[in-house]
Order: sequence, then C-alpha cells, then structure tokens
Amino acid sequence: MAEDNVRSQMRKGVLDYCILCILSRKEAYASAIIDELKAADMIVVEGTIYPLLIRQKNQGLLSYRWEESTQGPPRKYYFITEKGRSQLEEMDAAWTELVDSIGKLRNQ
Amino acid sequence: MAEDNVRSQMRKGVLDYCILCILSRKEAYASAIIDELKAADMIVVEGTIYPLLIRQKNQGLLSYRWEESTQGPPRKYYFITEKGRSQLEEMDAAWTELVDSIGKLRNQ
DNA sequence: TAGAATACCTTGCAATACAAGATATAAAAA
DNA sequence: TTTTTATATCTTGTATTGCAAGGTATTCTA
Repeated sequence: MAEDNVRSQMRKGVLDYCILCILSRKEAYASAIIDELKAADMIVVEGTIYPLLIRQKNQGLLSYRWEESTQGPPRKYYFITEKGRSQLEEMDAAWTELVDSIGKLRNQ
Repeated sequence: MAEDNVRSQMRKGVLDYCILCILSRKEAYASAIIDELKAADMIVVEGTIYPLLIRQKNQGLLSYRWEESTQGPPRKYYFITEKGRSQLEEMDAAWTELVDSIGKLRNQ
C-alpha cells in the first residue's frame, strides 16, 4: 500500500463533513470547493465531488442556484440549508469523538 | 441520516489504523480487539473485523499464532510485524495531517 | 445429552471514492 | 472563420470497505 493510499483511505468518511465546513462560510461551486480542499491538503477529484454534492442536495443539506460566468459555462453555486447546519453540528460532535477515540487507542 | 450513521460514516477509513494501534502494544485475538475498540467508543462488529485482519495479514502487516483456550475454541492471536510498524508510522503521519486539514477547513 | 458461551469465518449487499471519459460554454489563437 | 484552450458540469464503471446475517466448531454446565 503506497503512502498515497494510506491518506486516501483515511479521507473516506470525512468528505461530507469537509464540504459542509466549506459551505458553512460561503456558497461555492464545485471547482472552487475542490480548490479549497486542495489548499487544506485534502486532494479530491471531480468524480468524487459531483456525486457527493448531488447526494447532499438530495438529502436536503444543500441547495443551489445557477450563475452566469464570463469565464466559461455557468456555475452551480451550492449553499448550505438549515438542515445542513444541523447536520454540520452533529458532524462536529462526531469528529470530536472520533479524534478522542483515536487518541485513546493510540496513547494507550 | 441518523446520528449513528454520521459516526459510522466517519469511522470508515480509520479502522485499519485502529487495529494497528491496538496490536502495536500487545498481541490479541479478534474478540479482544473488538472489546478494546468498544472501550474507546469505536463500535465494530465481527463481520468487519475478521476480513480486515485477514487483509492486513495478507499485506504482511500482521502475523498470527494459534493458542488453546480453556474457555472454548482456540484463539487466533494476531501480532504486528516490522512492516506493520512501518505502516503504523505512516498512518500516524496521515492521521495527524488529516486532523490538521480538518482543522484548517473548520476554523476558517 | 442439550444448551449456552466463546470463538472462528463467509456471503451478499449498499455505499463510497476514484479513474476515465463525455458534454457544453466562452475566450483566444490560428 | 475555424480550431484550440480553459473552464465548467456530469456520468459510467470499478474496487474497496463495512455491515447484517448466517454458518461452523469447541468447551463447559445444567
């Protein structure tokens, strides 16, 4: 297993959380979200992001609006809903607990 | 998505790490590993653990020995290999980086 | 002798992330 | 004008993972 796979395996399961974190501050379109994730050293590709955003939208966590762009095709700006904010709070708690669990396991 | 699913989704990807953490301290058989995970609030079931241990053994990260038990059937004690310890170091680094990335995303 | 407790393992399913490729718009270059 | 480049969106197929459910085997106890 290459080092890359180690990191990519660990990313599984927290991407939903990451998306909600980003959109909790301001609306964004997919490519911009990918750029933000990269800036935080979370490498994610398009084939991962698009289905994920659609899933979260279908769950009512996100909504979106189209906006024209002078740089190319129109952009789909996603923004978080009230339900999404509740979910984010739950995820904050879950993340804290996970970090705590790993801490217990790692340091005896 | 129920609160349980939020936590279970986040657990994905760190179970390999958890197993190596536990076995880095002392050898153990599957049921004992599950008990340790439960003690750290990481709920995992047999159907998850057995295939996972077999995978890690096939990757050369673990090895095992049989030991008779007076309480029932013989136990398969797994222990970490040198390769497993290297892997654990990589996972420590990956975990630290992941926590760091989430921190960046969450706190602006 | 039957049941309970302990331990191992497998099968089939659903969900996730990724690689690869398809489609569409607008600007720039030929 | 036509082609290329850049920017966007999205889909399809695949591998992996974790889980629910069920199956097998050993030892002790009632």
